[in-house]
Amino acid sequence: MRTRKVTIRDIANEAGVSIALVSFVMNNKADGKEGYRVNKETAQRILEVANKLNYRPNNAARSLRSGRSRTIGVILSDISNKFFADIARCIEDCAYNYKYTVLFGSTDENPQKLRNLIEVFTDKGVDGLIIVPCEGAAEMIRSVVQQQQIPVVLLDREVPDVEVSSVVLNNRRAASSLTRELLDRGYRRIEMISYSMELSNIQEREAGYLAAMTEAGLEESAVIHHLRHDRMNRIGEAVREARERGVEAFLFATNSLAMSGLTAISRNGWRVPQDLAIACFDTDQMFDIYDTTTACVQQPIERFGSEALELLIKRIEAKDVQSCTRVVLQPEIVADERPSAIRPPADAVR
Amino acid sequence: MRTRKVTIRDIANEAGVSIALVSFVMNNKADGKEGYRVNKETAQRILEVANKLNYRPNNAARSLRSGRSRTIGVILSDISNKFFADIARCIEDCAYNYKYTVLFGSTDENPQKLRNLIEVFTDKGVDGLIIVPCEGAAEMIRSVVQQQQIPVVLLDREVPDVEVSSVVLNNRRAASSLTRELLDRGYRRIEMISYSMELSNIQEREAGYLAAMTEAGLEESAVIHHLRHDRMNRIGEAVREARERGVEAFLFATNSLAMSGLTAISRNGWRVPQDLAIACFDTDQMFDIYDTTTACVQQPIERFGSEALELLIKRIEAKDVQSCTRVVLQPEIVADERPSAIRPPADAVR
DNA sequence: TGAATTATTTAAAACGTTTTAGCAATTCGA
DNA sequence: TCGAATTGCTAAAACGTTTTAAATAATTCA
Repeated sequence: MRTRKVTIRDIANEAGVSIALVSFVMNNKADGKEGYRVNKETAQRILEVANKLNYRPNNAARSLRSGRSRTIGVILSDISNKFFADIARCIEDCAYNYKYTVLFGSTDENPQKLRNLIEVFTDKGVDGLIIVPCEGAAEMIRSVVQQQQIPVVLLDREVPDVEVSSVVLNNRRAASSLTRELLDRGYRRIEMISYSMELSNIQEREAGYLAAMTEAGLEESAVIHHLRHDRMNRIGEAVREARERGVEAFLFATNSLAMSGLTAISRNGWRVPQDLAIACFDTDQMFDIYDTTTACVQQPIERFGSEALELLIKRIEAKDVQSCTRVVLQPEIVADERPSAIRPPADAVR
Repeated sequence: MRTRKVTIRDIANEAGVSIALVSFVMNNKADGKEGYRVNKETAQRILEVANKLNYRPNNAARSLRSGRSRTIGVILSDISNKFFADIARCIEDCAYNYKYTVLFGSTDENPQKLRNLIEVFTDKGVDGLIIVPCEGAAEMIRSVVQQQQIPVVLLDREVPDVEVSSVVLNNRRAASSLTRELLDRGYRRIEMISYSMELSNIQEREAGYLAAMTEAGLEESAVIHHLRHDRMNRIGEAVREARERGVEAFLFATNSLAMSGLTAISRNGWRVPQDLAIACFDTDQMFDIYDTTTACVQQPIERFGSEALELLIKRIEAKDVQSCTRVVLQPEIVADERPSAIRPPADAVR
């Protein structure tokens, strides 16, 4: 026997007041700050009645009337990827503290999917969006920001020529530090394995690598392998070919490249770090177990999430249109030890 | 200059019809099946006008009036855990095809968080819930199902004495197959590393292990290590102690246990499979690279997601209260090869 | 004391849909 | 040819809030 939902009208009747008063009290607007005033005792009584009846406000009605949903949309590359999953988790937790709920979506680096997600989420009436832009996203982002006027924060990557806030790693510095770390250990023939993509983070990482190599006077031996970004990329061949040319160390532009690269290395019977050194972005429990990496960048994942969320909420709740903020997070280089021991294992039973 | 949102009233005016007609057409109810009839040409005209004005329905108004939100809630242990992230991803994709959007939440196996999430999601007006129940969830699930009358599908684990649909692995069979796989290879001293938890999946896995050992006449040498489920669990000690007693193989009850176990094994300088054999649940790219597992269970992750979602939607959209369905997925044992090669790498740039 | 303030409270109008009930006009069946 | 059925459409009532504008009650001021 499903009982009809309790509404503010029920509370108003029970407490002998008008629904407006109930609304004021429910929204903590009874303090007089916004021009509304409610008698202390009345407010108390209303709260008690609401509690007694176990009142739960109707969100649909609320957003219909107010135009705000207390929901934000988060568009990532792929929620099943560890890096993004960690960020998603962090955003989820932060949002909870601000009483916002979050919708997640994955683009698979496909601009068409991004377009869909933006549409679905704005149709759902999100108050703002956190977006990891894929290639070809610039135009859409511009349209959302300028025409639809929806607050947006970019994450992990940026797009040129759009006035929008963002939270990114100092990718250039991270890559050059990693390269220097390898150079400091005496490796000279260092090659980078990267994707052929124009994403800002990739571009910056390549630039950082080149800068460090140049600084060391090794620009002519710098090599960047640009792999296609799909599951057909021939990373195995790239690794083998480079090794046969006598490469001493690899710098992997992303974590997934490092994983596949390590697989390729292992299948060829080469050992790390005895035969080859590697440096990469993000840590993984795998690296921990076998002590394979020479150096890696530890990205401040929690800050990616919390900064982006706070930037967004500040923007949503600000009355005046404020200027954009660009948050650049500093990389932490972890070398010569078991990196992922720093991050405790997750809580889930798996 | 933000332009006011286009409503069905605008369309009605422009097309010279009533808003009701627009509504019928927009909901594809114009086919007469439900008693509504609209002239073909009129319908066409309405669609054209809607298109011209770039009409987007207002979800808040829609759910307020209809009581349905086309949103479902998915409550997992931890979205940043690979297994759940994969499932989340699959649910996201399936839901999109049904034009539903999904809210995700993580419990961290904490019943209080589960309670919060159920509250937040039902307040948001979800049409149904997919839940991975943690310990102590039974009472809450019962209340949601029976009192709030919200469609629920349980995932990965079940709870006793509640009439509710579920999608689970045949955990008992999976565990016994894994154990038999080890027995077939001649290992006798096989011990299981598990959590001290009353979750149905864990219980079943333990039962499967015991059954296989008993069947082989080895019940007296069967040992189950029950670790505390937190980051202070002393898996390193358990592994070392067992090894010193001459254990030949470990069966890990979960993937995270296998990862930590392998770390412990590696730190002690033992090699797999030369010194020790291991079998576990779920694969991981890590296992792939170093060829460490002797056997593992490949869970049909896509089916977990898709079956759960379809069950839920069927339930949501059925007018009549139908009986509960229990879907038991069959495990696939992967042995003697590189298991994760089966799953292609993800698409995200990482 | 009466006017001016200030403190409470309320009626009613949105917000944008869905859906019920029913009205005309047309077609049908005999 | 006349009632009955069918077709095409509409007016209006929800749905549960927020918020405006204004009414009423209590207090202060001079």
